Amino acid sequence: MTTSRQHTEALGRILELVVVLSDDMTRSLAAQGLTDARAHLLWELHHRGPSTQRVLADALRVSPRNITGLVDALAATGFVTREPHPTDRRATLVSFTEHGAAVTAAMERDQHEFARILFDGMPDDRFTALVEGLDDLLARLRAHGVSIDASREATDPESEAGR
Amino acid sequence: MTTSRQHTEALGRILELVVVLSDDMTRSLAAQGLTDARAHLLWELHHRGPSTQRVLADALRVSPRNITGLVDALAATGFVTREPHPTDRRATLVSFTEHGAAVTAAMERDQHEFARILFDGMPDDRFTALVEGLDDLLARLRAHGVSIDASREATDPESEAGR
DNA sequence: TCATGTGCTGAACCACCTTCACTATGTCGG
DNA sequence: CCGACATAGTGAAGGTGGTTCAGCACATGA
Repeated sequence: MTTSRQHTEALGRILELVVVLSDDMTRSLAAQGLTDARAHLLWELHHRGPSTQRVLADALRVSPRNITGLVDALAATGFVTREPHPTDRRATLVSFTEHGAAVTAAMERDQHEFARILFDGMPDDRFTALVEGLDDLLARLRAHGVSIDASREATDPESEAGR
Repeated sequence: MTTSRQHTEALGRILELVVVLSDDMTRSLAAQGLTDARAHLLWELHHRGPSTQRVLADALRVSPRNITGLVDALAATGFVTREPHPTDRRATLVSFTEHGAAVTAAMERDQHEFARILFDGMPDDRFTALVEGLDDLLARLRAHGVSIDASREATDPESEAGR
């Protein structure tokens, strides 16, 4: 039986991993002239293709007003362009410039390289055990009502009843 | 031999865990009237006892100027107090109020409860494998020059030479 | 056509972080 | 003891990321 102390130490390791990973990503993003939020937007755009700001707002879980600002900045620095939506004259379509597409492709390459650093050469049994452990953690979080989507409706006090 | 695709998926799991964990923490902090940065400061204070702002700035890896603002906010909402340093008249000591100490103690209880949710009842072999896997990842990151402290000196182009 | 909903933006605001300049104090060598 | 230099904290100004509210332009359905 594992102890509470071991649990807390394991949580500490996860949090350290969180800090190291996000720091490193922020740094490599900054090297390309991007902030976290702007890179995140580019990433969505990469996976969805040209999108309206509304769609991006939902994807990034952020207010539409904020998307305006991010797109302003990305357009000013030449990563994306705004074009009128072909059928809905209210909406604008955000698309990559060539530069934006190139940078995003580089981001994807970096991601694979990063995964390689983390996992390449790791024994199969350890890799499998690690992934199973992570899935277990995610399942436990979900089982306790902790999930990404909870941030939307968790303001409702009723949803705390199940604790 | 594991594939590049599996690596990328595993990285995705870690990132999801990161998002879920930090979202959940931010939410429970907000419930106590705290933001991430302010809670982080309280946490440091909890582990160090009354500290000068300089010490807190180093601990949080943040400019001293920013500490002034955070302490201002925490003092205004009654979590901490500023007192003159007993021997160094340049410095001020930041200490908990009763309220601040109580809230921080609650944070610590929450952390243990959270670790319990994550790990309690997990089979010993899985728990051990997970911790070993996490340690492996941290070791790989450090081996590739990715570390918490790298954020300080990584602005030096020389240090990139080892890639 | 008229009412209502949707997409985006201006204005105003808060949190967090930075750098630069400045004051007040500590410290150390001559 | 004193001048030179270092250190602790803060004011001012500014960038980024986020919010809400109000308003305009357009879409849509009764």
